[in-house]
Amino acid sequence: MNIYDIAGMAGVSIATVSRVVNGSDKVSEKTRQKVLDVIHDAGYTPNVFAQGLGLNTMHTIGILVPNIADVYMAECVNFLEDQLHTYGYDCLLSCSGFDIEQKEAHVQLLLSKRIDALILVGSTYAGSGENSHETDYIREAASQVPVFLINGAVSGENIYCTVCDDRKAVYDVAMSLIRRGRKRILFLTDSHSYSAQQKMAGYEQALTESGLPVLGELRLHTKNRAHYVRDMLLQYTNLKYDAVIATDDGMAVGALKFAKIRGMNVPLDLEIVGYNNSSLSICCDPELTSVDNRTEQVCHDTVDRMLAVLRGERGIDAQLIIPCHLIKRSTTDF
Amino acid sequence: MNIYDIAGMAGVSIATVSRVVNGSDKVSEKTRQKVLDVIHDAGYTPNVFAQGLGLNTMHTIGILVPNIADVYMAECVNFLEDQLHTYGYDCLLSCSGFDIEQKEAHVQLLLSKRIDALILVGSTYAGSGENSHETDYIREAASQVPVFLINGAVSGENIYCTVCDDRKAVYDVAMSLIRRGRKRILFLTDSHSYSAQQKMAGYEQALTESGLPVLGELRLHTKNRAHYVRDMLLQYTNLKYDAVIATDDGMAVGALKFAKIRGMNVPLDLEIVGYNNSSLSICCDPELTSVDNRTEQVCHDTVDRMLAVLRGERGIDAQLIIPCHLIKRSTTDF
DNA sequence: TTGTAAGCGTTATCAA
DNA sequence: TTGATAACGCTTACAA
Repeated sequence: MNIYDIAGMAGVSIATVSRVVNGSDKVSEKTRQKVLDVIHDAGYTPNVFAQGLGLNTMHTIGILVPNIADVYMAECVNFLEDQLHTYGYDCLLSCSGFDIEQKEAHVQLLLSKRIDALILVGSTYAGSGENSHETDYIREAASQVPVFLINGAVSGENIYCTVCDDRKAVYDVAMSLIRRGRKRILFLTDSHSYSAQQKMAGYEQALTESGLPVLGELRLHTKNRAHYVRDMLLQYTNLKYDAVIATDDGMAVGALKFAKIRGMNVPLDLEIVGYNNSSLSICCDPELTSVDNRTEQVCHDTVDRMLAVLRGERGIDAQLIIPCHLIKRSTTDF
Repeated sequence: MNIYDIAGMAGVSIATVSRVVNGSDKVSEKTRQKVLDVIHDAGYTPNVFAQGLGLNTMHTIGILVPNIADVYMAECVNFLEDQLHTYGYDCLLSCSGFDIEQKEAHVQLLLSKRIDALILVGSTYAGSGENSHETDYIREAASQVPVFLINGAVSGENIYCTVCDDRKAVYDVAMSLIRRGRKRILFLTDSHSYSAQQKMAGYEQALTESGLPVLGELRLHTKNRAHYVRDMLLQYTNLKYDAVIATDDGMAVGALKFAKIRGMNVPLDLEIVGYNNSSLSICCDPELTSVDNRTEQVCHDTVDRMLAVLRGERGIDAQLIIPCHLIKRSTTDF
C-alpha cells in the first residue's frame, strides 16, 4: 500500500496525494475530500523512510542518558518525551553509562541515525571541566546537529546548556547551617562532574566567607547508595561533623541511617540536606530536606530552545541558569 | 557525502561500496581495504533513511510505557535498552499515560514509524481482563509487527507475554502471614490491571484456603503515594488489621508511616509487605520486606524471544511465567 | 569479483 | 488546481 495505490484508487496523481497528506492548500476541496476518503478506507500510512529520505529528517530527537534507571534522569526523560511528543518529535533513547568511550560511541550511533537534535541528560556529559578534550566529542557532534545539555555546561558553537544553579543552592544551604551554629559540615558526593563541582564550590564559598576552614577530611567521595554510605560513615569513627550536605538524596538517606544507628537525633545532633527532591526524600523518616533542581522547568526550557533552534531562529541563549528551590522537611532546623 | 562519492574516490562502483559496508564476502581483500580506507578518511556514514527504504527496516523497536518516571518502568526500559543495544536495535520510546485512547494513539504513532517490534511495558496494557475489546488495539497492532507485553497477559496471534507469577507470590506471602497468626490482612492496591488482579487472586486464595473470610473492607484502592496512603489509613479509625500487603512499595511505605504515627511496632503489631523491591524499600525505616518481580529476568527473556521471532523462528512461547522472589527485610517476622 | 540498473516511496520542481 | 518526472541514497538481482 503506497502512494501510487492511493493515487490510482482516487483517480489522481501521486503529487496530489502527497499534497493532501502534507496539508497543502493548493488542492481543491473536492479532490482533497476524495483523497482523504480513499486514504482512510485503505488505512494508508505514508512510509516514513521514504519521507525521511526526501526531507532528510524523520523528526526524531536523540536522548542520551547515562542510566535511565536513575530516578532523576527518568524524570527528565519523562518531561522531555512529553513535550517533544506534543510538538511531533519522536525520542530515540540510548543509555551510555558513565564511561567516556561508551559515551562517544553512543553519540556516534545516535548521529548515524540522522536525528534532528541531540539531548544529553546529566552533568556527566560535561566532563570534569579541567580537560576540555573530554568534551571534544560533544563539539564534534554539534557540527552535525544542535546539541542540548541538561544540567551540564559545555561551551561551543551549536551547543545549548540548561542548568540549575547548584552552586548558589549549596551556598545558601551551607550558609543557613552555619548561621545555626554548624561548624563541621560533611560534604558527600558520588561524582566529579560539572554539577558536583558547582555544588562543591558553593559549599567552599560558604565556609570561606564565614571564616571556617575548608577541610579535606570533610569532603567524602562515595557511591550513591544508602547502605554504602551508611557503612562508610560507620567506619569513620574519628570523623566528627554536625551537618551533612549530600549531592543526591540516596547518600543523604545513608547519612540518616548512620545517624539512627549511632543514636543521634536528627536534626538536633545532625542536620542533613539531600539533593534532587526525589521520592526517597519523603520515604525515609524523618523526611529529608532536599534541594529541588527544577527538573520540569529545565526540561521545558530545553525543549523550547530546541524548537526555536530547529525553526532556524537566531540568538538563542546558549546558557540558561535556573534557580533551585530548597524543600524544607524534617532533617534540618532552619 | 553519499555512496557515489565513496565509489568515485575508491575507483569502484556503488555496488562494491555497498557490499563492503554490509560486510559481504564477495569482495576481494584488496578492494575491501581500499574502500574501507576511503570510507574512514571521508568519515562516511550510510544514510539510514535510504537503507530503511530499501530494507524496509531501520532496526528500531518501539517501547511504550505509561510513565517512564515510574521506578519500576524505568528499570524495565533500562534492561530492555541495554540488551536491544547489544543486538544492534535502537529504542523509540513513547509514554502513553494510562488513558485508553492515548494508549491506542501512541501505538498507532509507533507503528507508523515502521518499528520492527513493539514492547508494551506494564500490566496496564493488558486491560482489566473483563472486556477483551479493551485490548483489541493490541491484537490489531500485532497484525503488523510482533508485540511483546511485559508483566501483562493478552492472547492473540503474534503477541508474546512475559509475566512474573504475582498470584503465587502474594499467595505465599499471605500464607506466611496467616501461619504466623495474622487474621486481618489489609490489601492495598492502586490499580485494576491484570497484575493487580493476579495479586488480589493470590490474596483471596490464601484467605479462603485458610478458612478466613474475604472481607471487602480490607481491600483498599488508593494512590501509589506514601503520604496519600498514610493519611487515608489515619482516617479509617475503625478499621482493624494486623498485616498489610501492598501492590507497590510506595503504598507500603505509606502504611509504615501510618504505623509510626499510631505508635505501632512494626513488625510486632503490624507486618508490612511491599512490592517491586524498589529503592524505596531500603530507604525507609525499618526496611521493607518486598516482593522482587525479577525485572531483569523478565526483560531479558522478552528480548530473547523477540530476537527469535524477528529471526523468523517458529514455536516461540507466547506466555512465559517467571517466579517472583521474596526479599525479607525488617517489616515482617517470617 | 565487479558493475549496471531497477527498484524502494516519498517530496518538490516545473509545465500544463 | 493538477500531473509528469526528477531527485533522495541505498540494496540487490542480473550481467559481465
